[in-house]
Amino acid sequence: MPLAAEGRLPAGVPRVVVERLPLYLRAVKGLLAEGVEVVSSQRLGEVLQTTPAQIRKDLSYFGRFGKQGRGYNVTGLLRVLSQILGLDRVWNVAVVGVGRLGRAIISYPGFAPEGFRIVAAFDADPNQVGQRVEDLRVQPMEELDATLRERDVHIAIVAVPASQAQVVVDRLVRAGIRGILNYAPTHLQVPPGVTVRNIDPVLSLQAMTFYLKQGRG
Amino acid sequence: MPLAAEGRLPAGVPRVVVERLPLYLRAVKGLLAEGVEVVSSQRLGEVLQTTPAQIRKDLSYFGRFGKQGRGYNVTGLLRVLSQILGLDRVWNVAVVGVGRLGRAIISYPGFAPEGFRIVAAFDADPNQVGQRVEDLRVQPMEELDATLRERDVHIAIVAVPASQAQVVVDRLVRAGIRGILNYAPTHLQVPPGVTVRNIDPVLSLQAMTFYLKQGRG
DNA sequence: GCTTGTGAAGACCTTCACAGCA
DNA sequence: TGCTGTGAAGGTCTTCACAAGC
Repeated sequence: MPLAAEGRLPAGVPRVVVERLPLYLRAVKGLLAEGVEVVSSQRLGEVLQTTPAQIRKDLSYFGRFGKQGRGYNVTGLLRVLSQILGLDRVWNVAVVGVGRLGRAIISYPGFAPEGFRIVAAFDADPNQVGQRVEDLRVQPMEELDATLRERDVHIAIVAVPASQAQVVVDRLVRAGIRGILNYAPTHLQVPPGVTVRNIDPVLSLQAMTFYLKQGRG
Repeated sequence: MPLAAEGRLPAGVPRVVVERLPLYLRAVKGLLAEGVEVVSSQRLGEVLQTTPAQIRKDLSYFGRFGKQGRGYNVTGLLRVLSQILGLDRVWNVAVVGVGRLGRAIISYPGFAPEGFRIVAAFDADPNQVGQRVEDLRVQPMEELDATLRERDVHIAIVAVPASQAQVVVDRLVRAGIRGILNYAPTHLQVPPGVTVRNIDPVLSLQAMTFYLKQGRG
């Protein structure tokens, strides 16, 4: 299996393809855990409920990782996908807002095994500052810039009320944050070069009810 | 403003359009709160950072809600969007899994104001059963079918470990659930007619790092 | 035999640009 | 004049189908 195109930035990769790569990675990890050593696009497609052609096409944007007549080496594919996604390293993450939601995020055990390490927590509320959440001390917003620099943080998780989200994000962007996972139910504006992803269960439910409504009368 | 096509099921509505309608609804609610009475697709596009043409096209799948030369009546658009999405009613929701995540979901104050009412909580763990979370009693899985029927529940939120998610979902589907909001980091299989939406912050972060990685070396 | 990688075809979605109307 | 609603054009993404290779 050839190496993934090192350092190359494949400009023409469709957004949707990038969205699917983490799903492929998760599936491949699962297969590896089952002891599977080689997987065809056919089989991967069954696991992921998608078409073999789509998987092959998606992977072909980055290189040629399979062997005709056999399929893909699971370990190799795992390594390649990690590398493409930039997951062959640890990413330090800061959480802003340590209310109920922020605390649940900090306590969520799913981040660390995937290489996302929460290394700082901030809150504007003086009553929260100084408290401990897991093994983090809640810091005041004044310490944001210095701490993000010191701890090499490039990703922030925003868990503040919607009304405060934009000012917090402006602050994070000025501090050099380049990726934001936004839990506040509001649309954020960021300059080019900063990536935002939103997590909003209400929006998900609202799109769902459209289809539920069709079902009956 | 004409009424939204009542009862009609617009078969040819693109998925992406349905995904955007909740965003439009949220923006329109915001405008209403600001006292805005009429809004053009131009202005809505600025608020949402999208094009006026896209908004007009999206809405045109469902009817003609605007007035030439003026724009859209905010109150009317709010009502129409609610109706299209099936949000002109209350939806009862059950939560399965009352670990840290499930409890955070039950305590999240964002659902009720949007018409999603959590009316039941279940857990397979006997130690959890009988406990109170907010004003709900945690029930054993044995009571699932009867309770969902009694309380007219059609949507479930799944907050169990990945390893148990599929069996829980099979159970929910058999009990007649038609919409599932899945927080477990795993791909779920459901029969046609059942809608699944996934909330997985790790997948979001993993797609994000692809772009962050491009930024520097 | 089986499976990849990929141009070409087709489906889907977005944007354009303007007729029609307030 | 200003803005909607919409066919048509343009762009993006998915699927097809097959040559190439194990």
